[in-house]
Amino acid sequence: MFHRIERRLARSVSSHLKERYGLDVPVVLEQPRQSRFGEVALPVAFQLAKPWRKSPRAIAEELARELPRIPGVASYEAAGSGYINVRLDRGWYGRALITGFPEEEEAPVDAGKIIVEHTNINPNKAAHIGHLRNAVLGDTFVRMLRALGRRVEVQNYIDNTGVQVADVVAAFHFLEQKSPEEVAALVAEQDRFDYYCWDLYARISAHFQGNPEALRWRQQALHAIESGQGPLAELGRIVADAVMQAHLRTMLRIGVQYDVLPRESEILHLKFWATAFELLKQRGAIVFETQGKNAGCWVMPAAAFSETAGEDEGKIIVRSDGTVTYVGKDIAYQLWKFGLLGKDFHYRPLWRYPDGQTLWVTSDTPGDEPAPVFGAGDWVYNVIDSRQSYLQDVVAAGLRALGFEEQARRSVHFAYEIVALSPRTCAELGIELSPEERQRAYVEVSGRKGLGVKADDLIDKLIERAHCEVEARHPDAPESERAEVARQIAVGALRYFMLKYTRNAVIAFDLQEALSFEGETGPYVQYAAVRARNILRKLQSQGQALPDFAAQLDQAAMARQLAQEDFWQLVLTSSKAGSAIERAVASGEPAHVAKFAFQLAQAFNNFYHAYPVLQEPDAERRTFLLWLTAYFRSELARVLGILGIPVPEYM
RNA sequence: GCGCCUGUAGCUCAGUUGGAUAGAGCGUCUGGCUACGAACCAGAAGGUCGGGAGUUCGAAUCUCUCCAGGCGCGCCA
Repeated sequence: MFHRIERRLARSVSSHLKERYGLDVPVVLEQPRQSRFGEVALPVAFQLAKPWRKSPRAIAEELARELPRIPGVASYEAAGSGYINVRLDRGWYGRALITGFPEEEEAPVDAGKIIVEHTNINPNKAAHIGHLRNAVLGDTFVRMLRALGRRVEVQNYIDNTGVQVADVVAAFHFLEQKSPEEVAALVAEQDRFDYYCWDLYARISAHFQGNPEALRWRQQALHAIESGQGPLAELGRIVADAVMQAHLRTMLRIGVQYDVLPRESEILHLKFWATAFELLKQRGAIVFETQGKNAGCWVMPAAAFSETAGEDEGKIIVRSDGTVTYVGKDIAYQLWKFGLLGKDFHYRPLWRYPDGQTLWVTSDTPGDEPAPVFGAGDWVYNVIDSRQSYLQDVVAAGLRALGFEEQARRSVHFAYEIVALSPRTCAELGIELSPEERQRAYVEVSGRKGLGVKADDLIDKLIERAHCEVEARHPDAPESERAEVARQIAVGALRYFMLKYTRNAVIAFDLQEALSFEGETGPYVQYAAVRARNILRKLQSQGQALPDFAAQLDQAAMARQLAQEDFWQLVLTSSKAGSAIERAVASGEPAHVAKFAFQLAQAFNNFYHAYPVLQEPDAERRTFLLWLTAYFRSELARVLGILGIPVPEYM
């Protein structure tokens, strides 16, 4: 609500300056440092002071007198050395929150399709905390976009034919000497096959370290997987499929769903790369090197993606043995995402999510069920950690070199920093550190070393902790209910933890901190929502219905109640959810929504403590407080929904 | 060597496009529950915004420079 009146105000001031003075300056709106200065501050007088050769204060006073009155604004006043402070009409504003804000003809939001690709875990081992950050960031960004009415498609790329899968295949075949049938049996009987692979991957990585000659196993497995023939290829299918499904289950635990899973095997089989290769050659985006260190390779010249790189620092796209690098395949995939490849996958439904949504996976043969149109986006966001920014630059440069300037501009690397482990947590997990590592603030996780915190382990621990708390507080509640509440609290704790940091902060993961439910945490925010609901529930359990707010709270009543500063501040904060979401989308920073949710929860907890709503003797005030509680609750629930955090029945 | 990122309270981090007296959580200390259930609330202490120079009416924010740390720069992904 607040962002609407802000927009209206900005438009009004801007058109006034234009009509009265012929000025076309951007109007900046600020939040005054202190609430007693009003709700919005305009520093525009400072900008005009120099050209007008007048003091900012004098300009502010002049403008404050002149600015046209608009509904909802009570006053403009010059303040300080030249601010114009704007006060809202509290009664009008409160009433508008009940009856709805008079809509104006807004420019329709760009209806383009946005593709967000996230998660993207190699299907050869269990997911770890780093993957959780990726998925939570991506999923929350998607929820934010959808909340603003944007059309979004969520993709999760499955690299099911890559080196990492080949390594685990080689481990099953050569180290463990297991047949595809035996591994398939293992998948069926193992509770957590992805955990088994986690250890196996660490084992074979160590084996490669000590026995470099064993690396030919990897080559053998890779070739078999690419050709699709023989027991190694069969193993590859079994492993990748089983681990991928484990990942999907893990992500579903924390509320993350996808629309489609594009797989590398189809990129290969459907000759996506061959098509992209032709395109790149035709348009001269890559060149064949006949001499120098890259002789025999197809290379993208460095000038395409870097201003400072030297002549011979091009990026190899096709190796001298004719095989394509990962970046090459990524360019083909990116072209498909924009609908520029001239080819499409076939699709088949893989899952039906509990909410009814269908999850599709690519296929190399036409399926029976008609699939939605995938790909062909107008914007593409790739959620990938910031270490890969160089490669993402190369992918965008590939599009540019093909003449797709606009699509290159609309290829966004949604980068974030890694999740590392705090030394304390390493010690708790029994991870031995070298003396150098112990000196550092954090230690990087490593799949190859099997060093890290598995996603499901963390979720299990969070549920266990939450369950203890719930049991202690609600000993009489049915166990099935408590289990559900514990799960929801765990999701809240995890998702909030992953979102409270801005993207380019390295998270030094600390188990104790992540397991904390106090202070700036998900459960704190959930608790505020539960408290609000408890008030309303208590009312009903006393046999009273919720008042008809629209009938009982007119503008005058709102003005009377909102004259109390505490109430006004809580209403105002509650109404700023839209601003927070818009700001978060504009900056690509989901943390802004998380921080807002926390601040809002804090404001309510403060109010909750100071004003016993149900004990309020004055009838109008009691009705108002109930409305305030209901309004806060629905706004917080909406924001939590965008963060993917459920509101438990009780806590 | 080149490129990108980071440096804000004891610790972990916010800080909108440059705006009024730099914020939060944790930790420390002091208070507050037969309750709309304290996963909470109130209060206190704690800051040369890495150093220096510059631009500006105004700088944590922009520019330059120095210092410290992280990451990237594979015919790996």
